[in-house]
Amino acid sequence: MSTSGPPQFRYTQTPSKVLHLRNLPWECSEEELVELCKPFGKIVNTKINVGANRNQAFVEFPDLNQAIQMVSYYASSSEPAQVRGKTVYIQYSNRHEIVNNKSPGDNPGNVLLVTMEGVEAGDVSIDVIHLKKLFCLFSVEEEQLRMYFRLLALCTKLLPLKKQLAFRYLLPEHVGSCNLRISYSAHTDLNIKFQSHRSRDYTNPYLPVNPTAIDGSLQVFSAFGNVQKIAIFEKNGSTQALIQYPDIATASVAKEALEGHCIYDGGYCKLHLSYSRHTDLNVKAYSDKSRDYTIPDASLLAASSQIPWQNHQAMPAYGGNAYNAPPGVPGMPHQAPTGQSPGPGPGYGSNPGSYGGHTSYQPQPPMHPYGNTAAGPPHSSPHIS
DNA sequence: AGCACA
Repeated sequence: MSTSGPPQFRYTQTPSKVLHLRNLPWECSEEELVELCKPFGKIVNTKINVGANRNQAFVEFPDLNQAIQMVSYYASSSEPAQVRGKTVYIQYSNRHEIVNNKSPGDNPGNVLLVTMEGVEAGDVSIDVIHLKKLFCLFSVEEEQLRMYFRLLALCTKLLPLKKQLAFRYLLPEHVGSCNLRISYSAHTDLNIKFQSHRSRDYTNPYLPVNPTAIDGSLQVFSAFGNVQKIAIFEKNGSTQALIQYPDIATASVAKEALEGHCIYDGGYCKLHLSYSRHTDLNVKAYSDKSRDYTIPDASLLAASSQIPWQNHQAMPAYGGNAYNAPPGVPGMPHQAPTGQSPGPGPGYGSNPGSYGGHTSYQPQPPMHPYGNTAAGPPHSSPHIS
């Protein structure tokens, strides 16, 4: 890790009547902000809850000199600027006006902005959280489901229990809690480039699949056994993949179980499986298009790019989806698939009581061919399918 | 503790 290069922050800033405040208490109110600044002049505009941690803000004075006064005062003061006892760092903003004081979240729109607290990017995928069904439960129309996610590292504010519980069992065990904060996005139509594990456009079946979908393939096929090698290639305008298992029995189970399935919910990326003539693939150890997991170094490399929850046992990673497999579904073994699991443990699927009493989340009739397991009694499985 | 919704 090099420490050279241009300094990330500039300490010689040109004065601006807009000030940038950081290290604020979480979700510091506008009133608190104004209280701090008003000795130096009237505050004509603010923008609060800025940044990933929502602990930054901008304030705008009508006059440049007032901003200079404030910065100078605290630069030489022995008492730092404080809000709720927390030292606040003040500097000139690199912009000269606050463009939009009104938080977009206040203006209703057809696109929602969902902030998940306490989860890291790798903990959540479009399949795990299963947006479509989850948000349908919140009366969001399918056309409105193209959304953004912002992931926050910190969890500080509790949402209503219902939303929290709705989310909890959809995430890996190591995520202690996850709160959702839902507001309106300023967008009216999201521009989704690829169908991927992080983005989905349900209105456009022709949208290409993310070229890095190889990791998604691994997830799917790992459910049936140790995937040794993968090669993905284009043929006649469609995508084909060779998936190598150690033995025919495993391949056979995977083939039977996955034939006709869609990798993505809603009928996207339908799979058709047949046996390849190959018995041992000769592929590049690690690339966008191919993997050889039998090579130790490459496996490490691959593991680092994999999604942590993919190896969790009985996780909805395989649930609530076209390849939904609640515990006990025949043909869908619930071992940690690749041996890279951080350790087995009971999945959320094994604890229906974890959202006990919450009746809004009854599983809907499944679209998977394994039988009717997911369509059991409402409380027999927390999967949304 | 570091600039505004990918």
